[in-house]
Amino acid sequence: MNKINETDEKLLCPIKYTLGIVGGKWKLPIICILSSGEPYRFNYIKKRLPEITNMMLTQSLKEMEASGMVGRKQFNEVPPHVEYTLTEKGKSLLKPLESLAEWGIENMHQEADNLSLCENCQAEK
Amino acid sequence: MNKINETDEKLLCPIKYTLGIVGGKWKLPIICILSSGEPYRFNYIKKRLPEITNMMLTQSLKEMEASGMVGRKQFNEVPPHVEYTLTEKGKSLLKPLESLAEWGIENMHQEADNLSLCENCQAEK
DNA sequence: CGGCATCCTATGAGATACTG
DNA sequence: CAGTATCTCATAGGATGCCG
Repeated sequence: MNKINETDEKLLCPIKYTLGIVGGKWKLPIICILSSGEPYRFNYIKKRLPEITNMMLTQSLKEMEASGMVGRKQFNEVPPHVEYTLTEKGKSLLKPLESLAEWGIENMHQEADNLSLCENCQAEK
Repeated sequence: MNKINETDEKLLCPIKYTLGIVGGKWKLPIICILSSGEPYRFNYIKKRLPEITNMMLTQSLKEMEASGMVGRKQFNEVPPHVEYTLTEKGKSLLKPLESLAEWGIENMHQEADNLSLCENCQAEK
């Protein structure tokens, strides 16, 4: 009944889907680590994210596996050995994420206090 | 000390900045409404988002005004009349958002149950 | 009409300890 | 090594009512 709604719903809805996939505190950090394309083990990822708990890492990886973003390969050895990689679907999100990052880089350095968000990285305009 | 961190931090950090700007439950919906380029009044936006409360709308608009995404124009009449628009900075985020939306459209219809996310829109591949 | 103050609640996330 | 099971807690978000 409200024609004017259609355009923005068609924009919003897929965005919500996408952010649902990578939402939460840890999924983007994990994707960024896996973005190299290499398969990494559970404890390696954990070392790269010193603040994450086993529980949050497990949960994030599991949800991303369920949504097809991350592949899990289990080696039946003792001790256990599991590797995680980005799937093709996961890799395909990197481009859109990069365009978000580009926008961020162009805008975040305009106000000085945003630099504080960025202790670890030296992203430059 | 950990060279391998640099690349993903440089990707992650601006993304976090960007999502900080449009994060939360209502900012993206508001941006999508304002994406038409037209200035809209408080109560018009509210009608387009039937579930939002005055408080959340006020707060979201205020934060987006503070971050330079939204412009506020107040007409000193009785009764009060206020118009909100996307600033240039706000408009410049639309392209990156569209690339996120594109990815969403390409992926959300592959699994049938994601359709339920999308009651209002008929986004098609 | 547009906005604010107060109070309240639900959910996401952390701490801790244990296991195949 | 790679998880899981509880418990607790903080914060984003919601309900309600008042105001210039």
